[in-house]
Amino acid sequence: MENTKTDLNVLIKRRYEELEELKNKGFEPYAYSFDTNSYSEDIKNNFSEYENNTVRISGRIMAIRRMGKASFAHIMDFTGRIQIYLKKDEIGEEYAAFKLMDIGDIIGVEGFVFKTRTGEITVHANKLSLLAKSIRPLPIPKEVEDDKGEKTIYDQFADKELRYRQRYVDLIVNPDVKKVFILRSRIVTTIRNFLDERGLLEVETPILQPLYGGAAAKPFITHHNTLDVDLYLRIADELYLKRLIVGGFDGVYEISKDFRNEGMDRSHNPEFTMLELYAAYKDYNWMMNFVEEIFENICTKVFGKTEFTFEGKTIDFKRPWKRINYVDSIKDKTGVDVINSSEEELKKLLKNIRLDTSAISGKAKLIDEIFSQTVEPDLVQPTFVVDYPLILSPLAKKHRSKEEIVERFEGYVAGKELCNAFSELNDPIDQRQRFEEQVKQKSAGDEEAHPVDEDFIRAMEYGMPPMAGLGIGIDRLIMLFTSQSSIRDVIFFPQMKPEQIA
RNA sequence: GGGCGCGUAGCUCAGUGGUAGAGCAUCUGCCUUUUAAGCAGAGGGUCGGUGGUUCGAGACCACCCGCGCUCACCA
Repeated sequence: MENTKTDLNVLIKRRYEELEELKNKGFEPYAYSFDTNSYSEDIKNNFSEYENNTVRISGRIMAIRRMGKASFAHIMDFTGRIQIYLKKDEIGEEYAAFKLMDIGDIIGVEGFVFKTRTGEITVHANKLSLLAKSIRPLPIPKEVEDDKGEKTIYDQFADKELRYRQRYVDLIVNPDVKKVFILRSRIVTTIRNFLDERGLLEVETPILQPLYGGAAAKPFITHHNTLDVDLYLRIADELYLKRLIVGGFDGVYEISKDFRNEGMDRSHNPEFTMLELYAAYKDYNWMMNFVEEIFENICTKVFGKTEFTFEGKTIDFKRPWKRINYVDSIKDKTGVDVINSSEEELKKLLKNIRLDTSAISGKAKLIDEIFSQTVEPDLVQPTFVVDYPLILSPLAKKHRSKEEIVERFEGYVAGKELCNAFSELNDPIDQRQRFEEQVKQKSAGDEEAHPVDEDFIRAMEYGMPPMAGLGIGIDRLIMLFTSQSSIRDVIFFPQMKPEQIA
Protein backbone atom coordinates (compact mmCIF):
# COMPACT_ATOMS: atom_id res chain seq x y z
CA MET A 1 0.00 0.00 0.00
CA GLU A 2 2.80 2.34 0.99
CA ASN A 3 4.71 1.78 -2.26
CA THR A 4 1.75 2.23 -4.58
CA LYS A 5 1.12 5.53 -2.84
CA THR A 6 4.67 6.66 -3.36
CA ASP A 7 4.36 5.65 -6.96
CA LEU A 8 1.12 7.45 -7.54
CA ASN A 9 2.70 10.49 -5.94
CA VAL A 10 5.29 10.57 -8.70
CA LEU A 11 2.52 10.94 -11.25
CA ILE A 12 0.71 13.53 -9.16
CA LYS A 13 3.87 15.49 -8.49
CA ARG A 14 4.54 15.71 -12.19
CA ARG A 15 1.10 17.20 -12.71
CA TYR A 16 1.64 19.79 -9.99
CA GLU A 17 4.78 20.82 -11.84
CA GLU A 18 2.82 21.17 -15.07
CA LEU A 19 0.24 23.21 -13.23
CA GLU A 20 2.94 25.61 -12.00
CA GLU A 21 4.42 25.88 -15.50
CA LEU A 22 0.99 26.70 -16.90
CA LYS A 23 0.55 29.43 -14.29
CA ASN A 24 3.96 30.83 -15.22
CA LYS A 25 2.87 30.97 -18.85
CA GLY A 26 -0.17 32.96 -17.78
CA PHE A 27 -2.73 30.16 -17.99
CA GLU A 28 -5.05 30.15 -15.00
CA PRO A 29 -5.54 26.40 -14.35
CA TYR A 30 -8.96 26.77 -12.72
CA ALA A 31 -11.29 28.95 -14.74
CA TYR A 32 -14.53 30.64 -13.69
CA SER A 33 -16.68 29.85 -16.70
CA PHE A 34 -16.68 28.96 -20.37
CA ASP A 35 -19.33 29.90 -22.87
CA THR A 36 -20.09 26.47 -24.36
CA ASN A 37 -22.54 26.50 -27.26
CA SER A 38 -22.44 22.97 -28.74
CA TYR A 39 -22.49 19.37 -27.66
CA SER A 40 -20.35 16.68 -29.22
CA GLU A 41 -23.25 14.41 -30.19
CA ASP A 42 -25.16 17.24 -31.86
CA ILE A 43 -22.13 18.10 -33.94
CA LYS A 44 -21.58 14.49 -34.96
CA ASN A 45 -25.24 13.82 -35.69
CA ASN A 46 -25.73 17.01 -37.72
CA PHE A 47 -22.39 17.32 -39.43
CA SER A 48 -23.71 18.90 -42.61
CA GLU A 49 -25.18 21.77 -40.60
CA TYR A 50 -22.05 22.25 -38.52
CA GLU A 51 -19.38 21.81 -41.22
CA ASN A 52 -17.00 24.79 -41.33
CA ASN A 53 -19.01 26.58 -38.65
CA THR A 54 -17.37 27.73 -35.46
CA VAL A 55 -18.39 25.97 -32.26
CA ARG A 56 -17.43 26.31 -28.62
CA ILE A 57 -17.23 22.98 -26.85
CA SER A 58 -15.96 21.96 -23.45
CA GLY A 59 -15.14 18.72 -21.75
CA ARG A 60 -12.56 16.38 -20.34
CA ILE A 61 -9.54 15.25 -22.32
CA MET A 62 -9.83 11.46 -22.73
CA ALA A 63 -7.10 10.73 -25.25
CA ILE A 64 -4.18 12.62 -26.76
CA ARG A 65 -2.18 11.85 -29.89
CA ARG A 66 0.69 14.28 -30.18
CA MET A 67 2.53 14.51 -33.50
CA GLY A 68 5.12 17.16 -32.96
CA LYS A 69 3.72 20.40 -34.23
CA ALA A 70 0.14 19.15 -34.38
CA SER A 71 -1.97 17.09 -32.03
CA PHE A 72 -5.25 15.27 -31.88
CA ALA A 73 -7.23 14.73 -28.73
CA HIS A 74 -10.63 13.43 -27.77
CA ILE A 75 -12.66 15.38 -25.33
CA MET A 76 -15.74 14.07 -23.58
CA ASP A 77 -18.69 16.24 -22.73
CA PHE A 78 -22.03 15.22 -21.23
CA THR A 79 -23.25 13.75 -24.51
CA GLY A 80 -20.21 11.87 -25.76
CA ARG A 81 -16.78 12.26 -27.27
CA ILE A 82 -15.46 14.33 -30.12
CA GLN A 83 -12.02 14.77 -31.60
CA ILE A 84 -10.21 18.08 -31.60
CA TYR A 85 -7.25 19.07 -33.76
CA LEU A 86 -4.60 21.55 -32.71
CA LYS A 87 -1.84 23.08 -34.84
CA LYS A 88 1.17 24.94 -33.48
CA ASP A 89 1.21 27.36 -36.42
CA GLU A 90 -2.29 28.47 -35.65
CA ILE A 91 -2.52 28.67 -31.89
CA GLY A 92 1.12 29.28 -30.91
CA GLU A 93 1.29 29.96 -27.17
CA GLU A 94 -1.71 27.81 -26.51
CA TYR A 95 -0.05 24.91 -28.29
CA ALA A 96 2.86 25.17 -25.89
CA ALA A 97 0.35 25.16 -23.04
CA PHE A 98 -1.38 22.12 -24.50
CA LYS A 99 1.87 20.22 -24.13
CA LEU A 100 1.42 20.67 -20.38
CA MET A 101 -2.10 19.30 -20.42
CA ASP A 102 -3.03 15.72 -19.67
CA ILE A 103 -5.75 13.17 -19.97
CA GLY A 104 -8.31 14.20 -17.39
CA ASP A 105 -7.91 17.96 -17.79
CA ILE A 106 -11.07 19.89 -18.54
CA ILE A 107 -10.72 22.31 -21.42
CA GLY A 108 -12.75 24.60 -23.62
CA VAL A 109 -12.17 24.73 -27.37
CA GLU A 110 -13.32 27.17 -29.98
CA GLY A 111 -12.88 26.04 -33.55
CA PHE A 112 -14.50 25.03 -36.80
CA VAL A 113 -15.96 21.65 -37.60
CA PHE A 114 -14.39 19.52 -40.33
CA LYS A 115 -13.79 15.93 -41.27
CA THR A 116 -10.28 14.48 -41.22
CA ARG A 117 -8.69 12.57 -44.05
CA THR A 118 -9.74 9.36 -42.30
CA GLY A 119 -13.30 10.58 -41.97
CA GLU A 120 -13.62 11.55 -38.33
CA ILE A 121 -15.68 14.60 -37.47
CA THR A 122 -13.33 16.94 -35.66
CA VAL A 123 -13.16 20.44 -34.23
CA HIS A 124 -10.18 22.36 -35.61
CA ALA A 125 -9.15 24.56 -32.70
CA ASN A 126 -8.59 28.28 -32.99
CA LYS A 127 -8.62 28.88 -29.27
CA LEU A 128 -7.86 26.63 -26.36
CA SER A 129 -8.77 27.34 -22.73
CA LEU A 130 -7.83 25.37 -19.67
CA LEU A 131 -10.86 25.13 -17.38
CA ALA A 132 -9.64 22.71 -14.71
CA LYS A 133 -6.29 20.99 -14.40
CA SER A 134 -6.47 17.36 -13.31
CA ILE A 135 -3.71 16.36 -10.93
CA ARG A 136 -4.75 12.76 -10.37
CA PRO A 137 -4.38 10.24 -13.22
CA LEU A 138 -7.55 8.56 -14.49
CA PRO A 139 -7.73 4.77 -14.99
CA ILE A 140 -8.39 5.36 -18.62
CA PRO A 141 -9.48 2.49 -20.86
CA LYS A 142 -8.82 2.29 -24.57
CA GLU A 143 -11.76 2.12 -26.87
CA VAL A 144 -11.54 0.76 -30.39
CA GLU A 145 -14.33 0.88 -32.87
CA ASP A 146 -14.16 -1.53 -35.80
CA ASP A 147 -15.75 -1.13 -39.23
CA LYS A 148 -19.10 -2.40 -37.99
CA GLY A 149 -19.22 0.17 -35.21
CA GLU A 150 -18.63 -2.56 -32.64
CA LYS A 151 -16.67 -1.24 -29.71
CA THR A 152 -13.95 -3.14 -27.96
CA ILE A 153 -12.72 -1.76 -24.68
CA TYR A 154 -9.24 -2.57 -23.47
CA ASP A 155 -8.15 -2.33 -19.87
CA GLN A 156 -11.60 -1.39 -18.67
CA PHE A 157 -11.72 0.05 -15.17
CA ALA A 158 -13.43 -2.92 -13.57
CA ASP A 159 -12.64 -3.10 -9.86
CA LYS A 160 -16.12 -3.03 -8.34
CA GLU A 161 -15.03 -1.67 -5.02
CA LEU A 162 -13.19 1.25 -6.60
CA ARG A 163 -16.04 1.86 -9.02
CA TYR A 164 -18.57 2.19 -6.20
CA ARG A 165 -16.33 4.16 -3.87
CA GLN A 166 -15.18 6.55 -6.58
CA ARG A 167 -18.35 6.64 -8.63
CA TYR A 168 -17.20 9.91 -10.18
CA VAL A 169 -14.33 8.01 -11.80
CA ASP A 170 -16.63 5.17 -12.84
CA LEU A 171 -18.93 7.68 -14.54
CA ILE A 172 -16.04 9.29 -16.38
CA VAL A 173 -14.47 6.15 -17.77
CA ASN A 174 -17.47 3.82 -18.13
CA PRO A 175 -20.04 5.59 -20.31
CA ASP A 176 -22.62 2.80 -19.93
CA VAL A 177 -22.83 3.56 -16.23
CA LYS A 178 -23.93 7.08 -17.00
CA LYS A 179 -26.61 5.71 -19.34
CA VAL A 180 -28.13 3.61 -16.57
CA PHE A 181 -28.46 6.60 -14.28
CA ILE A 182 -29.89 8.81 -16.99
CA LEU A 183 -32.52 6.14 -17.60
CA ARG A 184 -33.18 5.95 -13.88
CA SER A 185 -33.87 9.65 -13.79
CA ARG A 186 -36.14 9.50 -16.83
CA ILE A 187 -38.14 6.59 -15.43
CA VAL A 188 -38.72 8.35 -12.12
CA THR A 189 -39.73 11.56 -13.88
CA THR A 190 -42.12 9.58 -16.07
CA ILE A 191 -43.73 7.98 -13.02
CA ARG A 192 -44.11 11.39 -11.38
CA ASN A 193 -45.65 12.92 -14.45
CA PHE A 194 -48.09 10.05 -14.79
CA LEU A 195 -49.20 10.26 -11.16
CA ASP A 196 -49.52 14.04 -11.33
CA GLU A 197 -51.63 13.75 -14.48
CA ARG A 198 -53.90 11.34 -12.64
CA GLY A 199 -54.49 13.96 -9.97
CA LEU A 200 -52.31 12.51 -7.22
CA LEU A 201 -50.46 14.97 -5.03
CA GLU A 202 -46.78 14.49 -4.28
CA VAL A 203 -46.13 15.03 -0.57
CA GLU A 204 -43.32 14.70 1.94
CA THR A 205 -43.62 12.98 5.32
CA PRO A 206 -41.14 12.54 8.17
CA ILE A 207 -38.03 10.43 7.81
CA LEU A 208 -37.26 10.82 11.52
CA GLN A 209 -40.07 9.09 13.33
CA PRO A 210 -40.75 8.48 17.04
CA LEU A 211 -42.35 5.15 16.10
CA TYR A 212 -41.67 3.10 13.02
CA GLY A 213 -44.18 1.07 11.10
CA GLY A 214 -45.76 0.25 7.79
CA ALA A 215 -43.49 -2.68 7.00
CA ALA A 216 -41.86 -5.66 8.62
CA ALA A 217 -38.26 -4.58 9.08
CA LYS A 218 -35.61 -3.59 11.59
CA PRO A 219 -35.10 0.16 11.83
CA PHE A 220 -32.07 2.39 12.28
CA ILE A 221 -32.14 4.27 15.56
CA THR A 222 -30.85 7.80 16.02
CA HIS A 223 -31.10 10.43 18.69
CA HIS A 224 -32.33 14.00 18.78
CA ASN A 225 -30.36 16.02 21.29
CA THR A 226 -32.71 18.92 22.00
CA LEU A 227 -35.75 16.73 22.47
CA ASP A 228 -33.56 14.08 24.08
CA VAL A 229 -35.49 11.29 22.40
CA ASP A 230 -34.52 8.35 20.26
CA LEU A 231 -35.95 8.50 16.78
CA TYR A 232 -36.20 5.88 14.06
CA LEU A 233 -35.34 6.33 10.41
CA ARG A 234 -38.50 5.37 8.59
CA ILE A 235 -38.90 1.88 7.21
CA ALA A 236 -42.01 2.91 5.24
CA ASP A 237 -44.09 6.01 4.51
CA GLU A 238 -47.41 4.26 4.95
CA LEU A 239 -48.72 5.41 8.32
CA TYR A 240 -48.12 9.11 7.64
CA LEU A 241 -49.55 9.03 4.14
CA LYS A 242 -52.70 7.40 5.45
CA ARG A 243 -53.03 10.19 8.04
CA LEU A 244 -53.10 12.59 5.10
CA ILE A 245 -55.98 10.66 3.53
CA VAL A 246 -57.80 11.05 6.86
CA GLY A 247 -57.03 14.76 6.56
CA GLY A 248 -58.90 14.99 3.31
CA PHE A 249 -56.42 14.41 0.53
CA ASP A 250 -57.93 11.99 -1.97
CA GLY A 251 -54.73 10.82 -3.56
CA VAL A 252 -51.16 11.24 -2.33
CA TYR A 253 -47.80 9.76 -3.18
CA GLU A 254 -44.22 10.03 -2.03
CA ILE A 255 -41.03 8.93 -3.76
CA SER A 256 -38.24 8.87 -1.25
CA LYS A 257 -35.73 6.89 0.77
CA ASP A 258 -36.62 4.26 3.32
CA PHE A 259 -34.04 2.73 5.64
CA ARG A 260 -33.88 -0.84 6.86
CA ASN A 261 -31.18 -2.09 9.16
CA GLU A 262 -30.81 -5.49 7.57
CA GLY A 263 -28.61 -7.58 5.38
CA MET A 264 -27.08 -6.34 2.16
CA ASP A 265 -26.92 -8.26 -1.07
CA ARG A 266 -27.52 -7.67 -4.72
CA SER A 267 -31.13 -6.71 -4.16
CA HIS A 268 -30.86 -4.96 -0.78
CA ASN A 269 -29.21 -1.66 0.09
CA PRO A 270 -29.75 -0.24 3.60
CA GLU A 271 -31.28 2.89 2.11
CA PHE A 272 -33.46 2.51 -0.93
CA THR A 273 -36.09 4.39 -2.85
CA MET A 274 -39.77 3.62 -2.48
CA LEU A 275 -42.83 4.90 -4.21
CA GLU A 276 -45.86 4.75 -1.97
CA LEU A 277 -49.23 5.94 -3.10
CA TYR A 278 -52.71 5.99 -1.58
CA ALA A 279 -55.97 6.60 -3.39
CA ALA A 280 -59.14 7.21 -1.40
CA TYR A 281 -62.37 5.38 -2.28
CA LYS A 282 -60.46 2.82 -4.39
CA ASP A 283 -59.77 -0.85 -3.68
CA TYR A 284 -57.09 -3.31 -4.68
CA ASN A 285 -58.87 -4.28 -7.89
CA TRP A 286 -58.60 -0.69 -9.06
CA MET A 287 -54.98 -0.62 -7.98
CA MET A 288 -54.04 -3.69 -10.02
CA ASN A 289 -55.13 -1.95 -13.18
CA PHE A 290 -53.40 1.23 -12.08
CA VAL A 291 -50.09 -0.61 -11.60
CA GLU A 292 -50.38 -2.03 -15.10
CA GLU A 293 -50.89 1.49 -16.37
CA ILE A 294 -47.87 2.84 -14.51
CA PHE A 295 -45.67 0.19 -16.11
CA GLU A 296 -47.23 0.60 -19.52
CA ASN A 297 -46.55 4.32 -19.28
CA ILE A 298 -42.88 3.75 -18.46
CA CYS A 299 -42.56 1.28 -21.33
CA THR A 300 -44.04 3.55 -23.95
CA LYS A 301 -42.74 6.93 -22.77
CA VAL A 302 -39.18 5.97 -21.91
CA PHE A 303 -38.47 2.95 -24.09
CA GLY A 304 -41.11 2.74 -26.79
CA LYS A 305 -41.42 -1.03 -26.25
CA THR A 306 -42.86 -3.50 -23.74
CA GLU A 307 -40.32 -6.31 -24.06
CA PHE A 308 -37.16 -6.36 -21.97
CA THR A 309 -34.38 -8.82 -21.33
CA PHE A 310 -33.39 -9.45 -17.75
CA GLU A 311 -30.87 -12.08 -16.68
CA GLY A 312 -31.38 -13.89 -19.96
CA LYS A 313 -35.17 -13.93 -19.74
CA THR A 314 -37.51 -12.01 -21.99
CA ILE A 315 -40.11 -10.12 -20.03
CA ASP A 316 -43.20 -8.57 -21.56
CA PHE A 317 -45.02 -5.83 -19.68
CA LYS A 318 -47.98 -5.84 -22.03
CA ARG A 319 -51.34 -5.61 -20.25
CA PRO A 320 -53.06 -7.45 -18.70
CA TRP A 321 -50.65 -9.17 -16.32
CA LYS A 322 -51.25 -12.73 -15.22
CA ARG A 323 -53.16 -12.99 -11.94
CA ILE A 324 -52.85 -15.95 -9.58
CA ASN A 325 -54.23 -16.66 -6.11
CA TYR A 326 -51.70 -16.79 -3.27
CA VAL A 327 -53.12 -19.77 -1.39
CA ASP A 328 -54.00 -21.71 -4.55
CA SER A 329 -50.56 -21.15 -6.03
CA ILE A 330 -48.95 -22.82 -3.02
CA LYS A 331 -51.51 -25.60 -3.14
CA ASP A 332 -50.70 -26.16 -6.81
CA LYS A 333 -47.01 -26.52 -6.02
CA THR A 334 -47.21 -28.51 -2.79
CA GLY A 335 -50.71 -29.90 -2.48
CA VAL A 336 -51.01 -28.21 0.91
CA ASP A 337 -53.65 -25.71 2.03
CA VAL A 338 -51.56 -23.39 4.17
CA ILE A 339 -54.53 -21.61 5.72
CA ASN A 340 -55.90 -24.78 7.28
CA SER A 341 -52.54 -26.24 8.25
CA SER A 342 -51.03 -26.18 11.72
CA GLU A 343 -47.64 -24.69 12.45
CA GLU A 344 -46.27 -28.24 12.85
CA GLU A 345 -47.53 -29.29 9.43
CA LEU A 346 -46.09 -26.18 7.82
CA LYS A 347 -42.74 -26.74 9.42
CA LYS A 348 -42.71 -30.29 8.13
CA LEU A 349 -43.57 -29.13 4.64
CA LEU A 350 -40.84 -26.52 4.69
CA LYS A 351 -38.31 -29.08 5.91
CA ASN A 352 -38.98 -31.10 2.79
CA ILE A 353 -38.26 -28.06 0.64
CA ARG A 354 -35.14 -26.70 2.27
CA LEU A 355 -32.62 -27.87 4.79
CA ASP A 356 -32.52 -25.32 7.55
CA THR A 357 -35.80 -24.23 9.12
CA SER A 358 -34.50 -23.42 12.57
CA ALA A 359 -34.46 -19.66 12.05
CA ILE A 360 -38.11 -19.59 11.05
CA SER A 361 -40.86 -19.59 13.61
CA GLY A 362 -44.50 -18.56 13.56
CA LYS A 363 -47.11 -19.54 11.04
CA ALA A 364 -46.84 -16.30 9.10
CA LYS A 365 -43.11 -16.61 8.50
CA LEU A 366 -43.45 -20.28 7.60
CA ILE A 367 -46.12 -19.62 5.01
CA ASP A 368 -44.16 -16.73 3.56
CA GLU A 369 -41.06 -18.88 3.31
CA ILE A 370 -42.94 -21.74 1.64
CA PHE A 371 -44.25 -19.26 -0.91
CA SER A 372 -40.78 -17.82 -1.53
CA GLN A 373 -39.30 -21.25 -2.05
CA THR A 374 -41.96 -22.82 -4.21
CA VAL A 375 -43.94 -20.23 -6.15
CA GLU A 376 -41.83 -17.09 -6.37
CA PRO A 377 -38.98 -18.33 -8.60
CA ASP A 378 -41.41 -19.27 -11.38
CA LEU A 379 -43.05 -15.85 -11.58
CA VAL A 380 -41.01 -14.60 -14.50
CA GLN A 381 -43.60 -12.76 -16.56
CA PRO A 382 -45.34 -9.89 -14.76
CA THR A 383 -47.78 -11.54 -12.39
CA PHE A 384 -50.09 -10.35 -9.63
CA VAL A 385 -50.28 -12.71 -6.70
CA VAL A 386 -53.64 -11.99 -5.13
CA ASP A 387 -55.32 -12.49 -1.71
CA TYR A 388 -52.81 -13.05 1.07
CA PRO A 389 -53.29 -14.72 4.45
CA LEU A 390 -54.37 -12.22 7.08
CA ILE A 391 -51.52 -13.08 9.45
CA LEU A 392 -48.98 -11.83 6.88
CA SER A 393 -50.62 -8.44 6.46
CA PRO A 394 -51.35 -6.36 9.57
CA LEU A 395 -52.40 -3.26 7.63
CA ALA A 396 -54.58 -4.77 4.92
CA LYS A 397 -58.36 -4.99 4.91
CA LYS A 398 -60.07 -8.32 5.45
CA HIS A 399 -61.33 -9.92 2.26
CA ARG A 400 -64.95 -9.07 1.54
CA SER A 401 -65.87 -12.74 1.07
CA LYS A 402 -62.98 -14.98 2.19
CA GLU A 403 -62.11 -16.00 5.75
CA GLU A 404 -58.54 -15.45 7.07
CA ILE A 405 -57.64 -13.63 3.87
CA VAL A 406 -56.94 -9.98 3.15
CA GLU A 407 -57.38 -7.99 -0.04
CA ARG A 408 -53.77 -7.71 -0.98
CA PHE A 409 -51.65 -8.33 -4.05
CA GLU A 410 -48.00 -8.29 -4.93
CA GLY A 411 -46.58 -7.81 -8.39
CA TYR A 412 -43.78 -10.19 -9.36
CA VAL A 413 -41.44 -9.89 -12.30
CA ALA A 414 -38.44 -12.10 -13.06
CA GLY A 415 -38.99 -14.01 -9.82
CA LYS A 416 -38.72 -10.86 -7.74
CA GLU A 417 -41.27 -8.89 -5.82
CA LEU A 418 -41.74 -5.50 -7.44
CA CYS A 419 -44.73 -4.04 -5.67
CA ASN A 420 -47.12 -4.60 -2.81
CA ALA A 421 -50.64 -3.25 -2.52
CA PHE A 422 -53.88 -3.68 -0.69
CA SER A 423 -57.30 -2.46 0.11
CA GLU A 424 -56.26 -0.59 3.21
CA LEU A 425 -57.64 -1.43 6.60
CA ASN A 426 -59.82 1.48 7.76
CA ASP A 427 -61.58 -0.11 10.76
CA PRO A 428 -59.91 1.27 13.91
CA ILE A 429 -61.14 -1.59 16.09
CA ASP A 430 -59.73 -4.18 13.72
CA GLN A 431 -56.53 -2.13 13.39
CA ARG A 432 -56.02 -2.13 17.15
CA GLN A 433 -56.41 -5.90 17.26
CA ARG A 434 -53.87 -6.31 14.45
CA PHE A 435 -51.38 -4.11 16.27
CA GLU A 436 -51.87 -6.12 19.43
CA GLU A 437 -51.22 -9.32 17.48
CA GLN A 438 -47.99 -7.71 16.25
CA VAL A 439 -46.96 -6.89 19.79
CA LYS A 440 -47.51 -10.54 20.74
CA GLN A 441 -45.29 -11.62 17.85
CA LYS A 442 -42.69 -9.08 18.90
CA SER A 443 -42.54 -10.36 22.46
CA ALA A 444 -42.37 -13.87 20.99
CA GLY A 445 -39.11 -12.84 19.39
CA ASP A 446 -40.10 -11.42 16.01
CA GLU A 447 -37.80 -8.42 15.69
CA GLU A 448 -39.71 -7.08 12.73
CA ALA A 449 -43.17 -6.93 14.24
CA HIS A 450 -44.77 -3.51 14.53
CA PRO A 451 -45.07 -1.48 17.71
CA VAL A 452 -48.55 -0.01 18.40
CA ASP A 453 -48.98 3.44 16.90
CA GLU A 454 -51.66 5.04 19.08
CA ASP A 455 -51.77 8.26 17.11
CA PHE A 456 -52.32 6.32 13.90
CA ILE A 457 -55.27 4.51 15.49
CA ARG A 458 -56.59 7.84 16.77
CA ALA A 459 -56.45 9.21 13.23
CA MET A 460 -58.35 6.19 12.00
CA GLU A 461 -60.93 6.67 14.75
CA TYR A 462 -61.84 10.05 13.27
CA GLY A 463 -62.88 8.17 10.16
CA MET A 464 -60.59 7.00 7.35
CA PRO A 465 -62.09 6.60 3.90
CA PRO A 466 -61.66 3.26 2.20
CA MET A 467 -58.58 3.40 0.04
CA ALA A 468 -56.11 1.44 -2.03
CA GLY A 469 -52.42 1.67 -1.20
CA LEU A 470 -49.35 0.73 -3.20
CA GLY A 471 -45.62 0.45 -2.66
CA ILE A 472 -43.09 -0.01 -5.46
CA GLY A 473 -39.39 -0.56 -4.87
CA ILE A 474 -37.93 1.91 -7.33
CA ASP A 475 -34.40 0.54 -7.29
CA ARG A 476 -35.55 -2.94 -8.26
CA LEU A 477 -37.79 -1.50 -10.93
CA ILE A 478 -34.81 0.36 -12.36
CA MET A 479 -32.77 -2.84 -12.27
CA LEU A 480 -35.37 -4.57 -14.42
CA PHE A 481 -35.66 -1.83 -16.99
CA THR A 482 -31.92 -1.27 -17.27
CA SER A 483 -30.97 -4.94 -17.08
CA GLN A 484 -28.73 -4.59 -14.04
CA SER A 485 -28.59 -7.56 -11.70
CA SER A 486 -27.17 -5.71 -8.71
CA ILE A 487 -28.89 -2.92 -6.82
CA ARG A 488 -25.45 -1.34 -6.42
CA ASP A 489 -25.42 -0.65 -10.13
CA VAL A 490 -28.55 1.49 -9.98
CA ILE A 491 -27.61 3.49 -6.87
CA PHE A 492 -24.98 6.17 -7.38
CA PHE A 493 -23.35 5.69 -3.99
CA PRO A 494 -24.23 2.27 -2.57
CA GLN A 495 -23.49 1.67 1.08
CA MET A 496 -19.92 0.50 1.67
CA LYS A 497 -17.75 -0.17 4.63
CA PRO A 498 -15.94 3.10 5.44
CA GLU A 499 -12.73 3.51 3.52
CA GLN A 500 -9.45 4.22 5.26
CA ILE A 501 -7.90 7.14 3.42
CA ALA A 502 -4.45 7.82 4.79
C1' G B 1 -22.34 -15.85 9.95
C1' G B 2 -21.09 -20.35 6.22
C1' G B 3 -18.89 -21.72 1.31
C1' C B 4 -15.97 -20.35 -3.03
C1' G B 5 -12.61 -16.91 -5.14
C1' C B 6 -9.37 -12.68 -5.47
C1' G B 7 -5.32 -9.11 -3.67
C1' U B 8 1.66 -8.45 -8.38
C1' A B 9 3.36 -1.02 -11.57
C1' G B 10 -1.59 4.50 -11.88
C1' C B 11 -5.13 0.82 -15.00
C1' U B 12 -5.81 -4.29 -17.09
C1' C B 13 -3.33 -8.65 -16.30
C1' A B 14 0.79 -12.77 -16.92
C1' G B 15 4.12 -15.10 -13.72
C1' U B 16 2.88 -22.74 -9.48
C1' G B 17 9.95 -22.95 -5.70
C1' G B 18 15.62 -20.25 -8.56
C1' U B 19 17.83 -12.44 -10.92
C1' A B 20 9.86 -9.31 -10.58
C1' G B 21 7.19 -9.16 -16.37
C1' A B 22 3.74 -7.28 -20.63
C1' G B 23 0.27 -3.74 -22.81
C1' C B 24 -1.76 0.91 -21.77
C1' A B 25 -0.59 5.30 -18.74
C1' U B 26 4.02 8.41 -17.25
C1' C B 27 8.96 10.83 -18.71
C1' U B 28 12.87 12.28 -22.85
C1' G B 29 13.76 12.86 -28.25
C1' C B 30 11.62 12.79 -33.44
C1' C B 31 7.03 13.40 -36.01
C1' U B 32 1.71 19.49 -39.05
C1' U B 33 -5.03 15.14 -40.88
C1' U B 34 -3.74 10.85 -36.41
C1' U B 35 -7.14 6.47 -34.73
C1' A B 36 -5.46 1.25 -29.17
C1' A B 37 -1.10 6.89 -34.06
C1' G B 38 4.09 5.57 -34.95
C1' C B 39 9.57 5.25 -34.09
C1' A B 40 13.84 5.38 -30.46
C1' G B 41 14.98 5.44 -25.36
C1' A B 42 13.89 5.92 -19.82
C1' G B 43 11.65 5.76 -15.01
C1' G B 44 8.20 3.31 -11.92
C1' G B 45 7.03 -2.61 -7.58
C1' U B 46 9.58 -4.64 0.53
C1' C B 47 4.12 -9.03 -5.25
C1' G B 48 -2.27 -6.80 0.95
C1' G B 49 0.07 -7.82 6.22
C1' U B 50 2.43 -10.99 9.94
C1' G B 51 4.59 -15.47 11.07
C1' G B 52 6.24 -20.28 9.26
C1' U B 53 8.33 -24.31 5.77
C1' U B 54 12.81 -24.13 2.56
C1' C B 55 19.64 -23.32 0.88
C1' G B 56 16.02 -20.13 -1.60
C1' A B 57 8.90 -17.84 -1.30
C1' G B 58 5.22 -13.37 -5.51
C1' A B 59 4.29 -18.70 -5.63
C1' C B 60 3.76 -23.55 -0.43
C1' C B 61 1.42 -23.51 4.96
C1' A B 62 -1.04 -20.75 9.14
C1' C B 63 -3.26 -16.53 10.92
C1' C B 64 -4.87 -11.55 10.00
C1' C B 65 -6.74 -7.43 6.80
C1' G B 66 -9.51 -5.85 2.51
C1' C B 67 -12.72 -6.99 -1.50
C1' G B 68 -15.94 -9.86 -4.79
C1' C B 69 -19.41 -13.84 -5.74
C1' U B 70 -22.75 -17.14 -3.37
C1' C B 71 -25.87 -19.33 0.57
C1' A B 72 -28.32 -17.97 4.98
C1' C B 73 -30.64 -13.63 7.07
C1' C B 74 -33.85 -9.74 4.89
C1' A B 75 -40.86 -8.29 1.69
